[in-house]
Amino acid sequence: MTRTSARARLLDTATTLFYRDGINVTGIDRVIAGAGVAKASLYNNFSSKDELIAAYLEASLTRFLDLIDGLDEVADARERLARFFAELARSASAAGFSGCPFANAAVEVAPDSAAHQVIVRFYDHLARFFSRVVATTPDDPAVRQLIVCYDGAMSAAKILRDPSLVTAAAALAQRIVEVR
Amino acid sequence: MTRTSARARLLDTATTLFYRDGINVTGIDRVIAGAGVAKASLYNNFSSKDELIAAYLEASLTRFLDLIDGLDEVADARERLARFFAELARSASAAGFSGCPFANAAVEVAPDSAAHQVIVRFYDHLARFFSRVVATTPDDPAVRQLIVCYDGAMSAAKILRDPSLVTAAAALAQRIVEVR
DNA sequence: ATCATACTAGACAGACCTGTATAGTATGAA
DNA sequence: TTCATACTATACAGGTCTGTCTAGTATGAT
Repeated sequence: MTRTSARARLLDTATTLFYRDGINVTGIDRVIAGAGVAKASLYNNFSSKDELIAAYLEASLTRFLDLIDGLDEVADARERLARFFAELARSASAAGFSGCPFANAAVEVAPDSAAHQVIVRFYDHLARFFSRVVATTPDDPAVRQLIVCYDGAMSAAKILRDPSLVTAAAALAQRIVEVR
Repeated sequence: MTRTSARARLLDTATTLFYRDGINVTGIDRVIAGAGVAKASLYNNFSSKDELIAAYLEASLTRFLDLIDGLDEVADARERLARFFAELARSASAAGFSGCPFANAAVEVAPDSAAHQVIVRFYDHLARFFSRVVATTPDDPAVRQLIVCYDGAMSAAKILRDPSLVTAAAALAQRIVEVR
């Protein structure tokens, strides 16, 4: 009798370790030890480490989509953007913040891997969210600038361990939607 | 008689491979093979791989400082910023572009490593450069926003393989210095 | 009661990793 | 000529990596 499925615990541990320590320095053995699971259980649920990485990113993408789905309820565009960046600022201030899991993973995985396709899909959703906010097409310069704000905020806040970079980016993002 | 010193060739190869493929997936053996150098020569010049990584970042930092030293000659602030981002756009369009070497390395190296200290120093220089541009202190919100522009531009342009993100960021950066 | 399913435990192969050690070569200065 | 310096070449130790394999256990449905 397992409290939760081996697969769920593996994904949970992989999420913690891949995000916190990095993907390449986190060995399979540490994941299965953290999950309290046998190695065979990992390879019964995932065909390879690459697939586990892709599943980790897929789960992260699902959580992100849940966030923006909730935000799309908000009618006012500026308010929607403000709440989005407020959520980023909140997570950047939380213990264990380590930047954007997709941007981080992009440094570590091969450009042609399954994982990288999930990363690209994330940016596609991000662009579409921003394009709804500014009510234009995803290839509008304003959307690109908002992506720059997101990415820069997460990256810089992580490296310099300074959540105020997110609030600075939030103010910048507001300026993009205001002056249009 | 060596054409160039073993140390120089090692640093050169490490720069190419660490930047292009990533730090953790690039083994020592591939570096010495690329440099055409014996393993002992590596460990005569660098005490460990960590030190080679730090030296790689140090060399990258030196090149960056050369760039902004040249830009500081330019009197007009907007022109200086424009040239800075033009240079980023140029490199983002060049073959082999892979984002900011410091931001990339920050994902792969330990937060307490010698390499990470070089990364922090890079951001310090970046902040000081921007603070000279906008003629304020490095902790001014405008400086933070410019850092966000830099980081976001490099990260997003790399992941999405789209140099136009840099030009979008450049326009955004110009807006920061204009409206003050 | 039988039997598929999902799991645990752990040995193992084969590759790759960093770093050390040994032995020999070329150069250039004193 | 002697000798330090810098280098090449390569074997090796000890570890870690991913992934496979064998063997055994618990559960729950039929």
